Amino acid sequence: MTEIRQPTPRRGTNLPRMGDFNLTVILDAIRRSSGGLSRVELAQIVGLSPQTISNISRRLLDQQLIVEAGKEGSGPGKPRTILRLNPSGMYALGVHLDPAVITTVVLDLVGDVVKHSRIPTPGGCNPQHVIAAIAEEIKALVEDSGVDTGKIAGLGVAAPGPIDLDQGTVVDPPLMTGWDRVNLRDALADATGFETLVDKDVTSAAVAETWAGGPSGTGSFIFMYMGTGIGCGIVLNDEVVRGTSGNAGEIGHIIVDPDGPECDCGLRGCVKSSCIPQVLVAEAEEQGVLNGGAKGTEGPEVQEGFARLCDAADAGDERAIAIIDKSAVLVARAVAVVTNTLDVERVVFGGPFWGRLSERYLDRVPALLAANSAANSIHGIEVVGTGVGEDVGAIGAACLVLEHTLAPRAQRLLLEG
Amino acid sequence: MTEIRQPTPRRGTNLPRMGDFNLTVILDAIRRSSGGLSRVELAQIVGLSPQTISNISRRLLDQQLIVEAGKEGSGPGKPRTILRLNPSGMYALGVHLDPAVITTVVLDLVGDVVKHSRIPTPGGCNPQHVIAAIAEEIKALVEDSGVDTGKIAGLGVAAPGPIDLDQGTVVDPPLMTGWDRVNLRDALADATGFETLVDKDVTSAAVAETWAGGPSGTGSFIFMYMGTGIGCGIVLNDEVVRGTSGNAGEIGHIIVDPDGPECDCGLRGCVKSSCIPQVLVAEAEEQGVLNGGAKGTEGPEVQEGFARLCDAADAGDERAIAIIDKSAVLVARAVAVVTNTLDVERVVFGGPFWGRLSERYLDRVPALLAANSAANSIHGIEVVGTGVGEDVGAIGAACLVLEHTLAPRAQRLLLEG
DNA sequence: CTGGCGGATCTCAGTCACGGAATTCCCCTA
DNA sequence: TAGGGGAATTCCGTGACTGAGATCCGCCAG
Repeated sequence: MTEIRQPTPRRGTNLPRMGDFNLTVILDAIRRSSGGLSRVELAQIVGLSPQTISNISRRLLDQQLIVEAGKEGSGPGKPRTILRLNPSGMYALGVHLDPAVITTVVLDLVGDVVKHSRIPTPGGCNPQHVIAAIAEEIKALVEDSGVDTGKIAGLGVAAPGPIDLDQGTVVDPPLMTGWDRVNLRDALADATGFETLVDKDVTSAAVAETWAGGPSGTGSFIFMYMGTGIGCGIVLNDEVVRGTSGNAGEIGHIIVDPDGPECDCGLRGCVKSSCIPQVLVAEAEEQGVLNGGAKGTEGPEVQEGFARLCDAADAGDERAIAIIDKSAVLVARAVAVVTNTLDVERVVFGGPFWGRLSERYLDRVPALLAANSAANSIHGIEVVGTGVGEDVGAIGAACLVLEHTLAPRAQRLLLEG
Repeated sequence: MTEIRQPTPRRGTNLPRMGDFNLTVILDAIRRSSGGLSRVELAQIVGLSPQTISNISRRLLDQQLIVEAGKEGSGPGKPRTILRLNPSGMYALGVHLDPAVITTVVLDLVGDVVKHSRIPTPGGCNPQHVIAAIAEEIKALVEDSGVDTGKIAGLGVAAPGPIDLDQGTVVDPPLMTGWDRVNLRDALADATGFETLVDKDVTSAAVAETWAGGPSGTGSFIFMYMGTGIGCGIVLNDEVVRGTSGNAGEIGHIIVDPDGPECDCGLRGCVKSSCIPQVLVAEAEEQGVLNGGAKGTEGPEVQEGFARLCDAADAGDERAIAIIDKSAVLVARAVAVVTNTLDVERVVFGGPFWGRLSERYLDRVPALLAANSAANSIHGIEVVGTGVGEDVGAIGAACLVLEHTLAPRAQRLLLEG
């Protein structure tokens, strides 16, 4: 029981902020529509008057964030002018910093990858070297892409947790020795000259889903990130939940198997000790499912072992199938804990290891989840795979910037301190 | 994998809404200050200009929501006029519907209980009878309190989950047979004539904390409600999290004891099968800790047994102490799951069974929580007991109305559909 | 006792975003 | 080619916040 922190008071709002907010609302509506929207449709959707829509559209057109894209007229009357996002109206850079690999992307306004690269994380994990390598990679990528630097809104970085969001630092993540309280934000801002945002990888993935994931990125959902570890990103009512220090989504110690293996926390059957890829691979090795190939449970070997485990399952190996199916049961339990706590409407799966699991998981998880859902009699919970692909981390990092700049967050309305 | 719901689009905002919002912001600032605030202080806190504060203050004074309460001048210059909440400026009614007891309160604007009553829930739990009894009780309470009906903003109802927030219905809660999809909201609105809001008991408790709990009700926290069952209310950045259907906070099936007793969900050691009062009492009976008195694990007997268990612990009975201490360990594990998932800054305990547990829990939980907190190296997590007392449920229900009417929710800014 | 001073609050315009009504624009139909 | 209907724009009005200056109100020095 420590002393209670001085609360940050809620602040008021004023006219200019209202205008900016409405602009982002309209941009958001256009972004979320499949084929663009006309001004009348916008008025109907966002609830503002047609004149206001007209004015804001003009501002958006001036800023080149949207373009008029043809007309659409069926019956009599003046045909509607369709407004669409202008993909090249803004760009964002994203970096996914992973213990093993650094992925970098240039994203355009609609969330499409313009250019991407992947390099192994420089050996030794020395922060200085890694930061220098990232800065260089970004410089090369920007030049390669031919994008006007002036249109790049900033750089987003997705880092493994824990992080300190206020400081922009990475706080001693597992598998990255020497990274205790490294100020990634300031270091990269200095090195690249771009405004930089740092966030946790799972949160970034969730942001990627809201920005580039289509309808599955709306409303309230959790993003289950299947990576070296398992974590989740949380979005409630279209706004990302980051938590006090940016560390929301730590679900590694949810107990999912009372009969499971011991965990470093002293209990048994936690997520991180019973269903992360490394554990599945170890289990498979022990059972002799993986004949041949490199053994080991570090970095790349896990990926390889995991791929062979999935191959075996696809080839019909009962033991391999059992391992994966069991992991689906366990993951579903963890998901149920979170969905029962937050009462969300959807679970989106993704992350580097998701691709190989998707078919079996999508087969099993929905029923398991429904069986354990407290609100099951009121509403079902959708279970879907992300459409964003393997690079969610880096794409999400870039989306952090877009979200920060353009999303209609309530925060945007409030006066600053 | 069901089809994806049509997302509710985010809506714009306009001038009148902005004004109303700022009014609630100012009211909120005054409410949260200990001894009232002057106009200049308000300007500083909420970030609006002094003139705007002046204008809004006038509106608030006209509405009698605030009063000028003396002056405060130390040095030279015109002394500041202190603005305070006017307790009798608005009232709200709250009902806590529990399987065993119905608590009703009249709350004033500052969150003080003006009048309260408690009756046993009419036998048989027949919804019609219960609703009629509540309506009658409310009528009597309002008359008794002598409060001007015109100043009563509405009626809040805290019900055990699950609920359907959109419908205002209670959906088959445990221990209340015959209550499947009973529309409490419409029934009570009809019967009493007051605008009625229905919410889950744990959510109401969390709202009570934000409204009447002082500094521990600010920012991001979870409210651990220790009642017949254990649930939690969630508040993130000063806004209550209700979930898609109002059922957020269902933590009964978080596994906290891999060696615990079997649960109806098929697993072992869930919260609801290992640390709710009923289980503790049963355990105590089994061990012969509770000599004499009524036995049983239904309704009032649990309360009685629980009281005797606590008496025994207070008297130094090692077995009783062990039972309660173990429950603290288990509850702390559940709390850790939620705080790690949401990265909140505070845990507030409360509810009918909290009083007797508080001393031992406050002794043990903070350390246990810190040991299991993922973000422990970045920030600690405060653990406090609520100041709201045993009637949190009913008080929270009334606070639902106040919150709905007066809290600066972002939602208030957005245009309606 | 009185004028000066400093700070709080109010008055009075001024600015700007949204809203309503009327107008213009544009394509389809007859 | 004229008429019609729906989309988008123009023009003006309203209202909320802002800035500058005026006013109010006690303390303090003379």
